[in-house]
Amino acid sequence: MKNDRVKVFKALSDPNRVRILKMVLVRELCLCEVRDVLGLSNSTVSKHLSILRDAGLILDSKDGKWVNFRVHDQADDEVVRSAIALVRKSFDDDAVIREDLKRVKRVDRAKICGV
Amino acid sequence: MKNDRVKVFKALSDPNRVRILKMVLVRELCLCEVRDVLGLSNSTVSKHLSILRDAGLILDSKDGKWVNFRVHDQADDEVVRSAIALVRKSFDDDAVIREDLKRVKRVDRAKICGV
DNA sequence: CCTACATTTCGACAGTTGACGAAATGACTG
DNA sequence: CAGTCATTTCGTCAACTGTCGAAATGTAGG
Repeated sequence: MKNDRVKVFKALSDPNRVRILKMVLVRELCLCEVRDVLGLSNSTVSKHLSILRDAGLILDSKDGKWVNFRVHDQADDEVVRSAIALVRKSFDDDAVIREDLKRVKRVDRAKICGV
Repeated sequence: MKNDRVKVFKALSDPNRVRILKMVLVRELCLCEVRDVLGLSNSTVSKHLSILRDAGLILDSKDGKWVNFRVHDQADDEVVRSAIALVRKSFDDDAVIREDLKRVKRVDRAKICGV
């Protein structure tokens, strides 16, 4: 069995990446906003985002100097769609996730980027 | 977010463990039978089984000198149940998985154990 | 084209993982 | 209780992972 077949599980096997996926399930976010909520370095967040993108779980699109990341809602892959559905309905009982989602609602890229 | 919350994804992030889960979805198996199909060492298979057990995906029960491993169908945890459902309906298009499942049907512990 | 700023890539480093064989454990059987 | 055989645990090793800061890339606006 190819390693690629479990890419989605690999992507979700890090707590910070599940946090990111939960966040982009609320709304589109740029790297800065994710970095602000997670409290990790730029490069680390960028890496996590690229792993999630590679697994097919999120999409990105450029908007000027920003890159917006959003959940890949219409994925072809059955495993990807089921995994997103699974994450969507789970983890809301987690204190860290709840705090993240609260902060996502308040966070404003104009204020927190460039810090 | 606690690392434990992603234990299920970690467990499924290795192809050999997905193979094992697919196999025990067919029927209860002992370590020998799994080892025979996967072609890995005893200790490696034992480790994989314990990771799957730790994640709540499989159960084991002693039967004489054998330990039987089976899927944990009535798990309390929502993530575990969804993940099992996901794996159950996926990966059947994979050549390695198909070969594994064929071998599981034929394998006989009386013949292959103690080799 | 120079500057500012968002993002990605690079190089380094500690910690984790998957693999093995060997030794230990546990359970039936003579 | 000694031997056999299924399984687990232990020690080791190479490969992979998550993290960082620094350097590189890309884009908008003066």
